[in-house]
Amino acid sequence: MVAEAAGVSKMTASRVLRNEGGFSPQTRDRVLAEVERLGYLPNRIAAVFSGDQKSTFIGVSIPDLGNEVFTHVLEGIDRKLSAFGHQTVLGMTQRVAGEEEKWIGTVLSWQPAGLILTGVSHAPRVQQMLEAADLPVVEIWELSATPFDMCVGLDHEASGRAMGRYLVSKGYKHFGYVGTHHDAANAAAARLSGFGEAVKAGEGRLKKQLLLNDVPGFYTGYYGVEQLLSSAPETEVVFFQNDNMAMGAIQFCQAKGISVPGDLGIAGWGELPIASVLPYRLTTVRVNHLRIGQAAAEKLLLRISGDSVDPVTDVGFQLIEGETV
Amino acid sequence: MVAEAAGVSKMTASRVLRNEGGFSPQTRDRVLAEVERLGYLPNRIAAVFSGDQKSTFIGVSIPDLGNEVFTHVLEGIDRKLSAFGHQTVLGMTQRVAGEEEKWIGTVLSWQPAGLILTGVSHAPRVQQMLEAADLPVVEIWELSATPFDMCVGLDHEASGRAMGRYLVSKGYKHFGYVGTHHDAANAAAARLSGFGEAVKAGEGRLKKQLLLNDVPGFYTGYYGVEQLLSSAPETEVVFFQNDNMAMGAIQFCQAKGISVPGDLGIAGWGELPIASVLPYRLTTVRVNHLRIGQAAAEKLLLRISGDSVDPVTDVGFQLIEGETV
DNA sequence: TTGAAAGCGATACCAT
DNA sequence: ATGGTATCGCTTTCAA
Repeated sequence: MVAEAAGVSKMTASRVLRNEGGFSPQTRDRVLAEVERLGYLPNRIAAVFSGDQKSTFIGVSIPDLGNEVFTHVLEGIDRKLSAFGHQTVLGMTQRVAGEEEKWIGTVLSWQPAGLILTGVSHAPRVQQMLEAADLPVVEIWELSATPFDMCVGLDHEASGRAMGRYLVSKGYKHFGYVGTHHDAANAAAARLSGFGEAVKAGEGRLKKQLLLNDVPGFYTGYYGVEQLLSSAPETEVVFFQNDNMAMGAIQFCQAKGISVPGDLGIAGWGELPIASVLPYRLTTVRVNHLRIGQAAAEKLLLRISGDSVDPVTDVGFQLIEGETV
Repeated sequence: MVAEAAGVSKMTASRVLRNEGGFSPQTRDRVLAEVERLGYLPNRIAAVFSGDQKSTFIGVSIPDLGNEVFTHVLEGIDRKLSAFGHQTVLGMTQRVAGEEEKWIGTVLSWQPAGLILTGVSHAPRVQQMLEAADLPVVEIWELSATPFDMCVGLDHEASGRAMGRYLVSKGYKHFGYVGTHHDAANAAAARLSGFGEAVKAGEGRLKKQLLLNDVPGFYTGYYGVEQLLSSAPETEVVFFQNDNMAMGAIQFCQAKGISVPGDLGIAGWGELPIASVLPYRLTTVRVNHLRIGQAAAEKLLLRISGDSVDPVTDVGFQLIEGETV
């Protein structure tokens, strides 16, 4: 350690650096002066290694950053974590099956203080690794009654059901859904499931469910609704996987002279900022994405500092009764 | 090391784990079997510490994730890095001045293999720390003729100038600009500067430059253009800080019955996906955000593996002559 | 092909 | 208030 060139033992220097007491003010000043002079930076790798501690890293896995909702979640996480001296180690995994498992192995080898994982379904090996690693884990986005450890999210199926019921209550009979195709059971699938259930219970018909092999963006909504209408022109209202897709659909309708909601009702999900510029309010489901991230980070930090934590947080959702249905 | 319960020394096990040769196939199989059985995960912290190596972390600082362009940059970075066994350690710094310096200190203490920093202006202490740390650094977004180490970005001033010239060539005389306020000299300021220069050279008048204290999003564009028009109604065309703001402005015009480009011309910057749903093409500047991230990661990886690297990459830009001016 | 020993930079523990 | 010593898990070096 360079700072003991200041005439003290490395132990004393270490104590000063960590400000844990047990040194005189003079010593302190002498050490800090040398630190400053030499531009000394502590080696946290060595510290973690030494103390058999965990690092201050938090591994955060999200499907991808292209999806705007997850950037908000991530921002919520990182803001909170960095305020408490932790670092986010990113993992964009869900693009390829099996990536999560690989990523978790890597990130665990860095002795992270905790993990935040998107989704509640993981490979069996992942479960094993997590158990063996014995660290705080928060699963986010979807809700699970039996989380691996902790969980922050919302009941996607209920949100779809709520939207279905609402649309039924508006008198619609012929429903459509446009989303994108996902490999596994996931949140969007749960929404569709709840939606379909409510439609059925309301004696409506979910005539057309379009699952496109594309990303859930504006353009996908644009051509998705076009495709849906051409094959099921009797559709009265369409529920979209997210607001981006709904916005694309609205633009399509505008371009084609289809009046919304007169000719076609449109509902989104997620309440993304883009919808705020419409001259009318988009019917959608509000979810506080940032709050999911913050709550997840908070839970993790509490657990790391040894507090007891309520394992499951339901951040809920709110149906926005807009003017597009 | 647990795996030497397989009857070999830890050295042999270590060699097998790193697959560096110097062991028999039988030994190999025996060790790997134990690794599997015990669910052994290597401790990379110890490895880095031991070898006096760098870690595989790459520190990536970006202003914030709310700004869509940086999420694309980040995605480009992380895709490339993770494909080569590196991990992104996130730093959202620019919200507060001085945060970058603090963050760099922290991240350097983890012995990262390299850094990617947004922007080319850094505090003097940051410069010192980077020099002392002696690691590859890529500055992104803005271009610098004299980067600290390496640099990937584009000439923002030139892009503003190009837009200015183009609008002048379309016969406009009264120009406006709407952006957001930033504390330091930055990319958007450079664009405005180039824009103003071109307008002046074209004998136009940049009557109104609106710098709002807000985030550069849809809604900011919406009320920004409203504010600009009320104080400078003679404005014929407005250049916005980004496409999101331009989109907000277009929605405003639509709501108020202002025809675009008949009554007012609108130009954006950055070519964000949202504009793709307009029934006409937005006049804007195309920048390949993803490519900036990828190129930065590539440069870093090349340098890390000891190759010589061209220090500066200009990813350029392309003026999109749309239908909104 | 294998192993024994030193050491990386910090901290915990025990002494002074 | 201060310092000596062992130690963390792994890699490097040297020897067998």
